[in-house]
Amino acid sequence: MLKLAILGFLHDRPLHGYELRRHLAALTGHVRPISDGTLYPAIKRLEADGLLVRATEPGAAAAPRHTLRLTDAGRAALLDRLRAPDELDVSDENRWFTVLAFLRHLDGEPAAQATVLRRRLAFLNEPASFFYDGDRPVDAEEVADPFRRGMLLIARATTTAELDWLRATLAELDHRD
Amino acid sequence: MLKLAILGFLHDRPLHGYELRRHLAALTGHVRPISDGTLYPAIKRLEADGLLVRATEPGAAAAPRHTLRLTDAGRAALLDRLRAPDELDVSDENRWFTVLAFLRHLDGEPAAQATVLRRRLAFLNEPASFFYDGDRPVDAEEVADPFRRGMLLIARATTTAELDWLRATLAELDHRD
DNA sequence: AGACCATACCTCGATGTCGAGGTATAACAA
DNA sequence: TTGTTATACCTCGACATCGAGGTATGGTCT
Repeated sequence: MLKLAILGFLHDRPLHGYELRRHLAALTGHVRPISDGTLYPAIKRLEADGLLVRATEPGAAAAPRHTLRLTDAGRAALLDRLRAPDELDVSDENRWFTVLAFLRHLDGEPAAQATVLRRRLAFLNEPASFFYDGDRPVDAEEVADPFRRGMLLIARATTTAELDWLRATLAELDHRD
Repeated sequence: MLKLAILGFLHDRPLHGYELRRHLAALTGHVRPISDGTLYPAIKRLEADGLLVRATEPGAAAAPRHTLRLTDAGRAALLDRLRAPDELDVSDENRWFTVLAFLRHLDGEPAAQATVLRRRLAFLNEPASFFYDGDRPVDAEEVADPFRRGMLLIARATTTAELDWLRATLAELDHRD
């Protein structure tokens, strides 16, 4: 997820680590902050894999900074990942939102974008609950516990909103295609 | 989060690992499945910490099973964690839902339950977006990118639903107190 | 009898993440 | 001048997690 986000931000324009950190903090930091000890090793891994290059520049306001720039391989890796996100990217909301944040990078490929959205649609249409009575998903209305009922109500509202948006956006993409 | 969920399920009644696995799969597995290689070491850690004990029984249908039972320390640890969840438990939706799933275990303490809900309320009331224009959170309506606009719309729907539920439930808890 | 599946638990290496620490520079206030 | 804050990057140990593998038993189907 971090890898995807880094590649996604760098696709727009080169950034140095500190800027990247602030972008990431805005995107996911409210919910789950990422630490330096996570970010910098991740950058190094991407560099080692040849997905980005670093250019050291004299620091504008402080220490020398390393401007990060995607390579062609990095750009390709990002687009591949966006075209074919793995199951966790589709099911886990944090990861899914990261995919959404950068899906516009598949600009000229509305059909590819639609395919990704359709995978999310399929996921949301699977009958699922947090609690089961045997094999049957339990409905919000049957739950006496107010906290568990809350979970189900909130999840339902989210799913409804997302399905509405998915269907509208898919219609638009199919039209453009 | 896994620790919290294990303690939470065992608070209801003793379970063996396999049953626990199925409960966990229902709660979070749809979104993010947990593997054996995660669960069993986690159980061992909890045992080493004295939070649960294992009793080996001849297997009903197969291999001998280890029935897991919370100790008093385990029960206390669960209730402490529920009374004072850390920031990540409050901000990350997956973790927050795990807290909600077991918050009823603070049965006789409606004020403690309300305190936890109020922390989530405070978190949701902070102005936040995924994207910023300088320091100002960007609104869904300003975003041209349909995917990013979707993120903001969905997040808004979730927040609205959750705020409604939070306020209603807090009113009830305050009344009971 | 043999194949297969569900139950039930475990190990281990690879990897990712956290958090606490460290090193600098530049700007600005007390 | 000292302290503080923001910028900017890095290391390292501890730990959690994943995934792929393994070991067993008992039941069902053919």
